[in-house]
Amino acid sequence: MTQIPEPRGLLATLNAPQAEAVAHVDGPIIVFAGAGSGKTRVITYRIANLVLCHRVPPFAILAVTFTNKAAGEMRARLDALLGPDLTRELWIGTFHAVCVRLLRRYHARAGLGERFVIYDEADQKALMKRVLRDLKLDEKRFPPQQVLSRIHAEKQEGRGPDDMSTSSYVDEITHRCFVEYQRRLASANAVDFEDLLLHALRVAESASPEGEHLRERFRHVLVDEFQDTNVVQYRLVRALSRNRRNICVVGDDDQSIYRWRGADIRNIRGFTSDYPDARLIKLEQNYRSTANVVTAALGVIKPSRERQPKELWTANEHGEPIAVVHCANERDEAGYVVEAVREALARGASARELAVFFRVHAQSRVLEEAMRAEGIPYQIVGGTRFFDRAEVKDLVSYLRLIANPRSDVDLLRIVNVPARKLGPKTIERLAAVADADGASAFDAIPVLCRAPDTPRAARQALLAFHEMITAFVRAAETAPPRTLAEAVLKESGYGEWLRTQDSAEADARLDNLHELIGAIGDYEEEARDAGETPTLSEYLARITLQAAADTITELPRVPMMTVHAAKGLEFEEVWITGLEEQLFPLRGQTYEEADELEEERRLAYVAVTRARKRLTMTHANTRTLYGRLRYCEPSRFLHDLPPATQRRLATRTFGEIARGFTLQGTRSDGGLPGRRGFEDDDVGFEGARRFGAAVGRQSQAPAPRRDAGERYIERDDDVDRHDDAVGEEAPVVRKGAHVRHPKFGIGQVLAVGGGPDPTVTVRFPGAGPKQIKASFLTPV
DNA sequence: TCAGCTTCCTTTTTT
DNA sequence: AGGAAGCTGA
Repeated sequence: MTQIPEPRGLLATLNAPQAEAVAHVDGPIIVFAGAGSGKTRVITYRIANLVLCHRVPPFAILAVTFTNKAAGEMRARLDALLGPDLTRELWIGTFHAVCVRLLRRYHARAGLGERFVIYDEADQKALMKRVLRDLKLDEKRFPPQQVLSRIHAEKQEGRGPDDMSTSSYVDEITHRCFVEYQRRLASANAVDFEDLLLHALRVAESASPEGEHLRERFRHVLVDEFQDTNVVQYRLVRALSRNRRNICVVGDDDQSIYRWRGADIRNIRGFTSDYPDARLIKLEQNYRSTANVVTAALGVIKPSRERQPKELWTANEHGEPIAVVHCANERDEAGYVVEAVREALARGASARELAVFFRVHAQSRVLEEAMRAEGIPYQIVGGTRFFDRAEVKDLVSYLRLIANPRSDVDLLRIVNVPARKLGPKTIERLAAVADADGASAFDAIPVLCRAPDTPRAARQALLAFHEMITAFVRAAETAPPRTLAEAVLKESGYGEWLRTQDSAEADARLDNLHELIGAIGDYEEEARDAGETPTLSEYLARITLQAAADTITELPRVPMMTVHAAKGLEFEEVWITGLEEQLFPLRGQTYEEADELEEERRLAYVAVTRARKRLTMTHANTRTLYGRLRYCEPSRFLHDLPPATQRRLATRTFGEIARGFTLQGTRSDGGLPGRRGFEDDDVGFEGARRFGAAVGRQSQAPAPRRDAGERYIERDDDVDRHDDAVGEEAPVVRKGAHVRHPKFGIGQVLAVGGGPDPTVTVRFPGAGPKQIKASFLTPV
């Protein structure tokens, strides 16, 4: 009943090199896939071809993607080609997700318990802090983060504690921390991100039956975004494909942007020396973007020193010129972008087809404020993740401890949250007892309670905690994750603790926890749909391994993200902000940093090539970042844009500032357009007029924003909620809430008195703390 | 024991 | 600028 596409038809829709890559079956193959050249299509068709025409069983195919989102999309496409029954059997996932899956199965060979947990960055840091403390090392001299970075760098290269140099004093210290860090991970039945890969690699390379089984199992291994693999990842796929040598890697060295994370561009550049017989295919036709965008991207990447020779081209029409917009400062820039976004929405674009990029997260706040002020729904992709919030981490810690009671980092995090009358002394002693016994902190609880010098109060609190967790562990054997999470929130006292705080912050936290519980429920459903049994461990692994791009929702909100997070994505219209020296490129100004400049350039290339139809790049004259005002030079990458592809504009605000000084200078010499690169010129003033409406509040064209906007803009529902709140009895004024006062403006509630119209202490940014009757305040 | 204050520090990008 | 960690006073 399923209609299997006829293989020839599969190939007919592809261009020659694409078809060649799809049709190739045996032996190594490397595909250089230029931006927008249809590589996802090639990979999916290739898999379909292997399954349908060459009878490769789907469970013998492994495809590694860069994000979970990419994996999901690939799966969805294959679903259409192969049908769900075959697709379900395929191994598709990120390196980390695939390794989790392997290790759940072969945990014993890797020396792990089945329900090992994954420590994220914060957990790793907490662990390292304990290591430093116990080794009596000064945190000031050896910052945990730095020690960790060094250790990660070693691990990314596949080196363990014994492989690293110990010649210098710092090396020697690092080595000791490394040993102890690994020892504690092992005893906690925990792994960090690198361990996930390293453990899997060890199994895959081993002469054990499991290793041999793995190497036999995967008849075809495919790797997407190969330019961003590190040494260990490359070794892993080589090991897994060792027996049959059917390894297919797809990537673009121009888009390698994760060198700082251990990605080794030599993997892609050196693939053909490892596999001299590899078929080499180049996908050079771009289908994604307008000719102007492609030309601009080529202009940006051209000065790059080392590149694999290739020619990206497109048959698409020129499209709109790239708008290069000169802004006065970061707020002006944000105002411009937001107004342009509004226009795009008014034109009928859907929010999800637009995107705003920045180089560093610190840029996002101003943009967010501008979006919020104009009521445009947006979504920050990545950044401070939902799962990084304290309350979410707390509940997750409970769950992880239940899944794996040996996880000391989790126990120490929540043993006294909410407060159970355990002082730092008791907790410290608990850790010490655990250490002395070589046991986990959880198992040390009964031991400590038996010690005669343990105060009765501490003893009772600890035992109650121990009993509670034990009960949860037992419940976890039968209860599905969501039910368990609800029970934990209720019975641990955490929910009650937040409720009794009765502040706006606590309410927000409680909301977050309910959101988490909802997400767990979603996971359960999803797992069941995929024919799997949802487990707590699986959910916990999943959230820890979530990539920024994985958090993009279906909701109609304009995505805003770093350029790194934008990798692999594409949008109809894109705004890249902060094109200034020292910001984008952020680094690489000096001779020693030449490599970093190269990476910044590739990053700019990635950013530009995300756009399908329209692209705007903005830069500001001055920018306040990290609390410091800077005067900014336009980015060198703007100079690399071919003049014919761009149109230079300036915001009205910038025009006004420029009139003050640039006018006499540049304008008086006849207004020669573009006379000296970026001396801002009459082009700017042309733009100032043209875009006047886009920026000036008192602009002569009061655009019909309401009508235009409303159709597209999701109404923030708290508008209504507040109307209700004001209309009835006492306004809801609570600690932490933001309120508006007719005279002082918006402030935050510090304290609330009693009575029907309580006196409220409010801190206003301009005016400091004030005592005000609640009736004068409206919620914001 | 806790809240509120200070100080310090951080900031590239993230699985 | 803003957050986190640490400190102090109630």
